[in-house]
Amino acid sequence: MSPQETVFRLLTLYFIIFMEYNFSEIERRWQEAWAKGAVYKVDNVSEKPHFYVLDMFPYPSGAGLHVGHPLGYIASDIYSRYKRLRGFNVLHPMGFDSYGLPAEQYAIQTGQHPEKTTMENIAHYIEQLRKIGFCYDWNREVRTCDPDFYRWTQWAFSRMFNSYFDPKTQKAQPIAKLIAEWEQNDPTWPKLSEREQQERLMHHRIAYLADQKVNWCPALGTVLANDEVSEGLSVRGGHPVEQRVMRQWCLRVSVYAPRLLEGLDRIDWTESLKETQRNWIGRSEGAEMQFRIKGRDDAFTIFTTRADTVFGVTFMVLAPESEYVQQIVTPEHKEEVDAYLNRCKHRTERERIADRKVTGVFSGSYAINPLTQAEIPIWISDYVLAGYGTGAIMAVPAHDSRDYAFARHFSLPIIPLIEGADVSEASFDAKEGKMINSGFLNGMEVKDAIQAMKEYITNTGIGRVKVNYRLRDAIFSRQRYWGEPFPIYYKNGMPYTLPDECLPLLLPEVTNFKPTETGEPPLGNAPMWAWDEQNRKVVDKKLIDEQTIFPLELCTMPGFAGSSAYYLRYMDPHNEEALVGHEANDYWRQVDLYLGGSEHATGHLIYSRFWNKFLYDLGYVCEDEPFKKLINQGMIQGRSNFVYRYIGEGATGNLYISYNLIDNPEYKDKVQPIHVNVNIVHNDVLDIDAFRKWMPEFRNAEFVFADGTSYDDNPYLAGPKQYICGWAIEKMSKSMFNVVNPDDVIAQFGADTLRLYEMFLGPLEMSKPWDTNGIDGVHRFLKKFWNMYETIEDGEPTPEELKSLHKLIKKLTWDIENFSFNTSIPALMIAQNELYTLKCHKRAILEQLAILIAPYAPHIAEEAWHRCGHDTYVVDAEWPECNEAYLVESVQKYPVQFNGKVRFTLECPKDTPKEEVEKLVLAHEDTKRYLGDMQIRKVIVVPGRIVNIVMG
RNA sequence: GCGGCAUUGGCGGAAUUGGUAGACGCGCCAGACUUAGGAUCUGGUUCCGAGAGGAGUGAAAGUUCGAGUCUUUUAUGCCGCACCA
Repeated sequence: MSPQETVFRLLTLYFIIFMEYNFSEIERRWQEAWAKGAVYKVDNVSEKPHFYVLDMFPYPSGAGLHVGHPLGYIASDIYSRYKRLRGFNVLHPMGFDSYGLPAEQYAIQTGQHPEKTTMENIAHYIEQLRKIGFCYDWNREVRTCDPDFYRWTQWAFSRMFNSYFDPKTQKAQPIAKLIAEWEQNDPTWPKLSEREQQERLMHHRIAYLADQKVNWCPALGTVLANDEVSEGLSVRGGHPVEQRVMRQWCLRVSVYAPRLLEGLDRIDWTESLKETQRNWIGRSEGAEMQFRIKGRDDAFTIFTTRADTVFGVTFMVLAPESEYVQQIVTPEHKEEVDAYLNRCKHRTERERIADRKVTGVFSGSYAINPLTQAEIPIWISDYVLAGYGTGAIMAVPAHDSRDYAFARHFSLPIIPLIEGADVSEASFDAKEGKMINSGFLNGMEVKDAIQAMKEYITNTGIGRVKVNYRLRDAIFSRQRYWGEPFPIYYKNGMPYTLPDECLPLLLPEVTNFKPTETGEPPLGNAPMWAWDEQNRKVVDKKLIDEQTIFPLELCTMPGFAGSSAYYLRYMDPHNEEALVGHEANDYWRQVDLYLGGSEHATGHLIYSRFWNKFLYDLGYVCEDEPFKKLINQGMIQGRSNFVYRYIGEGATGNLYISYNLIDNPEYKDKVQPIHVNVNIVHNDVLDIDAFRKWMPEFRNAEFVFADGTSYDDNPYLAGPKQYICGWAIEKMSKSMFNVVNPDDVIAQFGADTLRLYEMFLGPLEMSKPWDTNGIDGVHRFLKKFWNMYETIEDGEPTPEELKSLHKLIKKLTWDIENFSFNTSIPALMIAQNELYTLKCHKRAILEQLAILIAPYAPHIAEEAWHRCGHDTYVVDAEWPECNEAYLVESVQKYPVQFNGKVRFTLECPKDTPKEEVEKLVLAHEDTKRYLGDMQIRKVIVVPGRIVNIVMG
């Protein structure tokens, strides 16, 4: 190479580097500029219409973000940026759900304070999020473990403690109102002692203490909520969970069941999510009835949805936990019953679910069927649940499969009540047919019979119509350290709230995060943990005298406490007077769009609706539903890669066979798949060098390559030597080596590519595997997009250029409004291709294009916008309007079908009348050919669409 | 068992109101440039068939001039709930 040539080459190289799409430089530069210019800061005062876009805030785990987390964040970011371009004042905040078990368990294992690890994890998360280029207003960040935040969690709890639910108005009210009412109208009230009064109030408070059968997890040393337990194991950690009765704080969520159900009709959530909540709330309409006990004065109450079947009741069943059991058991049966109860008590929920054998025991007592006056035996069995209905049922074996199984097992009578129902093999559970054996109901349809019976029992006073809900109160105590302390102290064993002005009650320092030796929760280890009522401050617990200094609550609040109202705090995060100021709340009102995973359907999303309705009742917030529209993003699964170790004859354990060869006879069933780190595999081709360096055991790995050879000394001379990996879709997890970190993707391709690619993968709501195989295509698109801005020319755009642009405007506008982000990326690619073909470098087109891509790829858009000569930020531009005039075609193409099969395309001028189109088609030279010797029956012309010739 | 969602090329997916199924991207094939290619560019790529043509959206039936789209039945997968009276 001559010196001249060398210089020329270097210059060319320099030019290429200079002009090349240098994403890391562009992204770093604009991220800094946005931060410096406070570009994403949002004001609560604005002339603009408001819009609130919220992501479910993450728990900052030690593992950092993986590529699945940002999926929803990117979608909401696109929407936020679009709304801002559309002239809205957009609230788009982010924060951290930073109390929780993992940090505490890590603390127990390592002695590191959970606060320290939590803060480090948050810092890592922020750094990762920052690199993706989200338009969050970080000024509004909240952290649930921050005293300035949990002050309001404690405040809300105090409000719940000091409120009751008024059944008449179906609203929460200050408990002072109830006390005032009793003072006026209830002569027994003033006679009660302070303690008795407190006990009575406890039955009405929204936040109350009660002995509860709880899910106790010995391994975690804490109580878990129902949704934190799955199949008898803790969701976090998989430890066994058992039933135990403990005194716990509870939230009276169940009283809100009707409103939680009704509210679903007024919010724009997916049907599946609403259905899940309806299911969870579990409304059933039925009747409550009294069954007298033979030989006694009292009766017990049952709940049934099949009032029509009373004539077929042949026995009664009580739940083992029912309070009636001890009252009705006869001396002869006591021993047997006690043995059964004992067995039930020791069976964990898990065993009960796993074992479906019919079990039960006869109590010795009989009840009287209120309609037939027949004597029916009362049994006890654990297939009846204490927590649902009244814990007692009337059994109708002919028409309920569980009752049927029970009756069969214990040889109890079965009376069919519906004409033609065959109950010799199974019960007839369907609610249809004509009634028989049912006295005055005979001949009626089931539906009418239910109605008639309801009227009958109401009129005769043996029962009443009743709606029942499955939803139970939430247990709100956790025997943990890393959570919000309750603003509660105990005077004579009764709880009292700390004055609001004394909040936050700070989480005390402890040196040991485990339960105390006496089995108290970890806060029992805190020396400074007593309340001085007179001086209104936390003092050493040695000073407790039960006169002025009292013990503080030792439990902390559960994970869902901090996440139940965080969306309100973002509206007004620095307000020191209120959770959210009225002015800020009146402006933002509610979350307009909430994005998150469907796994929160029955936990967080029920609790925060409850919490919000409670605050609404007391007038603290102006909307009774927190989240107007909600979209679930799908999960991102992992895509694992495998290498295949040869284990056949003469195996050294060091030879790996390319995936395409493993079914060959010589290797079939002689290879063992081994997970390989997906980060050293590109398009399913293994990076040999990286593999050998990955782990010591692969250092001397040898290969049979895709072409069947093993020679790899110099791949350049021998042609491409590729080792192809196999693959499988699995959960994204460290052990499968398929975790992809967004930082790595950003380092290799840039944040804009990551954002585009995550959207390009498929519809937002669907789960899909993270498959890096397609990412090159998206990155190539951005490179080509970048090249269009190499030179920028002035001049009038041509009609073709305008058509491309406006087609894109129309498409993207529709896509974003309909959350169809995956289809936007192809639209952008098509526009880029068209404009490239047209060699378009016109400013008028390119600057609009920069705005259009801005929500999706904000960094490249910002750079492009500035290249077009602007010195404002692209987020402050205006979203372009589609001008339909540019999209009008001068010719109309008609696909012409013969009996529904497309044969040719007819071109005719736009707006050719229907009759004219028909004439043109019939005159077309090909028509005769396709018609053959058949007759035309009918010609259908859909203007602007299609022509179909029906022949026969 | 109940409820919800899904099923389209080798792969991810598109088809927005019932109107040319397979857009766009990956991969693959061929070519150009190149010392080289995990770079770039051009063309091709649903299947069967040399071709004309035929088949085709998990399966079966139906409505319709016309169905991936609507209806019914059914299979498979995913998610949620579950002795809920």
